[in-house]
Amino acid sequence: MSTDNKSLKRIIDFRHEKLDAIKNSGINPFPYSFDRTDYADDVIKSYDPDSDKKQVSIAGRIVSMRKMGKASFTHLQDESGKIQLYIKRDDVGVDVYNNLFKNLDLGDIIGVTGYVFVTRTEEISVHAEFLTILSKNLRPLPNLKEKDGVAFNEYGDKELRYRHRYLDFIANPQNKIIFEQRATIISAMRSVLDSNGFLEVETPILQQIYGGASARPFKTFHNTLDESLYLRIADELYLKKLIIGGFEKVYELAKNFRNEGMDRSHNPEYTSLEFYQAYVDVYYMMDFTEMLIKTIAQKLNVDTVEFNSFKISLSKPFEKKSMFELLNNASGKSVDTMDRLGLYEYAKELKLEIDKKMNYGQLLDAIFEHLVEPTLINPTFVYDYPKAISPLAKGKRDGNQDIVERFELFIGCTEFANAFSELNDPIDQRQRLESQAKLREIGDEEAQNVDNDFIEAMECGMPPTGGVGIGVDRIVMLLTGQNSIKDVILFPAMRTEKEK
RNA sequence: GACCCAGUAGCUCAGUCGGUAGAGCAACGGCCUUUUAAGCCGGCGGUCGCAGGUUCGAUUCCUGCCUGGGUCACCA
Repeated sequence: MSTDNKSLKRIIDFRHEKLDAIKNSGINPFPYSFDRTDYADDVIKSYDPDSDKKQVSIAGRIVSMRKMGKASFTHLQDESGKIQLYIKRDDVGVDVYNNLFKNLDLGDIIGVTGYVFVTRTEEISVHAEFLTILSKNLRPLPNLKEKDGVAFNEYGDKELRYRHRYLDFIANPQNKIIFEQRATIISAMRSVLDSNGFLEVETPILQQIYGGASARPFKTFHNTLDESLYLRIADELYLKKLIIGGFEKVYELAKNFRNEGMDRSHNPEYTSLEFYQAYVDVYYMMDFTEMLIKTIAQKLNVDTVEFNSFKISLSKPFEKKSMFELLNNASGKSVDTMDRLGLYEYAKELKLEIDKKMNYGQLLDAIFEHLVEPTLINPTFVYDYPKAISPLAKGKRDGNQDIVERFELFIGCTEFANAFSELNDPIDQRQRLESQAKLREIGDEEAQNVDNDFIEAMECGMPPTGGVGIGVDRIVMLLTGQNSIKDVILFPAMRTEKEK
């Protein structure tokens, strides 16, 4: 009963034999460095027919091989791109050609020194004069055959690409661009915040009481403390403690962890940007958020994006609409005058999945999601949210008991940001969290906890504050035109692969 | 969590209206000193995702499960 893959095992065996052959000829197949001075792409771009035979030294992975007995062509791939090598026995030496080159495989990493020339078929190439191995490949790579940048056997299986991301980047180097852009986006976020006087901070990921959002957590255990800890679902409460402590502008690029469903816009660990500023309100933050997103888009030279099959302009002014204005328009009814029972009846009329326990805010939210969200294609700040679903936001300044100062930013029918005029009245805050706790008691697993530490901090005096949370992965999706969060996360969460 | 689709060689795929499978690439041997999806010749490589059921016989039909993708629900 053998579960060996004979074909694969045989290929690997041959590679080991070649590795041994290289070692036996006195060459270290895994040396320590190589004096690389040139990149493939630069060599091609800077080629000058008048200064033929320019000396270059390049290093990279062998991605194609055409052996013709005593001379061969291969393509070398480095970070910048690909370049063809011409390796002639009489020029690299009979020993190197027979003992080293003949034992090289697709996927090996080599270093080459030689001169630039143009082949008969007019491809700028490097004529090798010195060849060395830098690392041996022992496992076959995906099929890398391509012509004019188009793969013939595309390595496109998503499961394989995500599980073996390195193979994805070797076979589909263009996919690296998304992650270069991701880095640019995050760097631009930092740059905007830093230059506006925000301090970047780091707050605990392991927390005794999780809070700051409505979500189910991951639970873990600390042996020495002998207590259960949670992986944070948000960093909000800690950042507010810093505002209380006198840091007036803070931000954190935080990995959050939520024990919920996974789909094309949710990964169990994801990156959020939260920033808080003392003495401003949610409306100030609205303008700041718009500026932040537009600045990032400009940095990427993105003006119009295609997202969720919508074409969206990011340079025009973002719209600002109140939730009720949108609801009344979409429904043709006066949703703003409905009470809880009225909303309940209307939700039933719309055939929404609701249950009798839902409060005013939850019903309003359900109706909003159904009627309005699908219409929010152009960037739109939606403000005036129900208090019942916003336990950390300050009540509206006009005295309306059911509404808080909060906005969410929607682009392409997807939520990108969530912000409040932060609640800074500790008495009100305790009541709000206590009513959340009651929801937990009747089975709402996502309702928030009473965090006495947080309330105690607020009792020491918290300035009026504006706070914003932005889904970084989603921003990357938007700006790079990706429709799956897995395509903007290097190593997305996957179920453990069964033993084969 | 619900529904739909997919899983065949290392990779990309075909195929079998039920009689245990083919191709290209890769890999292996041979020829080839400007090729480029190099070419030519030769020989390999698979318990057809897993487990049951029906059947004389299952990779194919049925059921369950696993993994992934997609849609929906919840959330960011």
